[in-house]
Amino acid sequence: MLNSQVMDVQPRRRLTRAEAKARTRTLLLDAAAEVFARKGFAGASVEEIAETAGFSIGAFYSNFANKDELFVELLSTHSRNQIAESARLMDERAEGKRGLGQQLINAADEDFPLLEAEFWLYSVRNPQVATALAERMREPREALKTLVGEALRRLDPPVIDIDVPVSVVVASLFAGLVRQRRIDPDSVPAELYDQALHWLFAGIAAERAQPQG
Amino acid sequence: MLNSQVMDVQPRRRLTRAEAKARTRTLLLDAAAEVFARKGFAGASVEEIAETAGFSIGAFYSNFANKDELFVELLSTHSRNQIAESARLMDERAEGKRGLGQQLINAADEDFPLLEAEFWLYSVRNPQVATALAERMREPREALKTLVGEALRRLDPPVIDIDVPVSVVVASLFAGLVRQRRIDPDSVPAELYDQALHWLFAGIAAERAQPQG
DNA sequence: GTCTATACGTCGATAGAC
DNA sequence: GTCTATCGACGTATAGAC
Repeated sequence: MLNSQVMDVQPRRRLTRAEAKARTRTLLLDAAAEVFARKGFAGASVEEIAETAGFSIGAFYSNFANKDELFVELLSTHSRNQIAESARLMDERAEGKRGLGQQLINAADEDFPLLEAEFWLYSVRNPQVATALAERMREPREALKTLVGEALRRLDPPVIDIDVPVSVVVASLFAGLVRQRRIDPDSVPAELYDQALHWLFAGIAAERAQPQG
Repeated sequence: MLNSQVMDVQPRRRLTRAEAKARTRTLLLDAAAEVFARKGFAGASVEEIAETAGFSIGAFYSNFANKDELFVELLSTHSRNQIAESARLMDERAEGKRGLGQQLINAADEDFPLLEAEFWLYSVRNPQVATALAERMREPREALKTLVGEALRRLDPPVIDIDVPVSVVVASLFAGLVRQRRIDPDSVPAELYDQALHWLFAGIAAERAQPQG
């Protein structure tokens, strides 16, 4: 699921050695994402990951040094996909608030939030991983910042010199709502995210139009 | 830490059998909260929990059926503390937006966010636990809803008939910002939460003052 | 009620065959 | 490159002494 977009898992011609190994890696990463989401990092065994991918333990260890290395690789792939998602959003619509509600609904139904929680915990518990992750998250964060910046410039009156990280608020709100919806869908209606963003931007615009203490 | 407020761990007179056992339970729960935060649910061993509390494995199993039971109890205690926190906030100040920034900073430095992430994952993976947790979270959620309702009524013009769960937005934003600050403190300035709430409420007020499509 | 000792299973990782 | 077999470490849970 997570990695199959990088490489076709069912190519038509015979595979070279390198291609076959890369395919095994990809399948192991996909399987790991699923098992980690279901069992958690510590709860997932190398054996289950390997068997889910259709391989043996030996195949696993010929592709990864250990479970940690695979997890970090999964983590970076995850970040890369976040970049792609942000970029896609920016390309399709630069309006900043349209169709985001649906994205929330979709996100809450996937394994992603589980993996993200797992990644977050792993990062907090392994500071050296946290710095590496922060490094990789810089690009998607900048992309979101640009997107939010454009939305602010489109306000009436335009806001161009704001020094508060509104994009961080947006990202945090999204992540928080996704988690809440996962455990209690009824408490997070489909339009809630859109509505909250609308208010947030309206509040910023109102403050600029008529500054108050 | 988490449970010691319920019972004095160093009473002055001699303990009865029941009191001694209850004290052991409490100490085991405190230790478990710490170890779960550090190692995660699956990663925490019963042995480490028991030893952190100053007891043996046998003492653990004479107080809890297994690790799961202790975890669920910890979960409910956690929810109860959330209620207390919400209530305290409501009593001290009904302003809805004052001093909340500091609460964010404090929360990000504690073990709480780690435990919450662990609890969330556990709930998502164990649906029967999720429903029980949702039940226990109803009271603090209602408390927050009341608090936010009062803040809305204090707006100009007052908002009294809103059918959007603003309190869910507030809670989700808080949780999201706490997590973000934990892995990258610089990205979440101390005033960000207060500022975001200010904008959110200003946006709601602006919409009511001058409805727009 | 709590401790020590231990049975039993599972997991991570390795070695050697193919 | 991948598989099977296996080792050593560790974890849960129990049994019986005190």
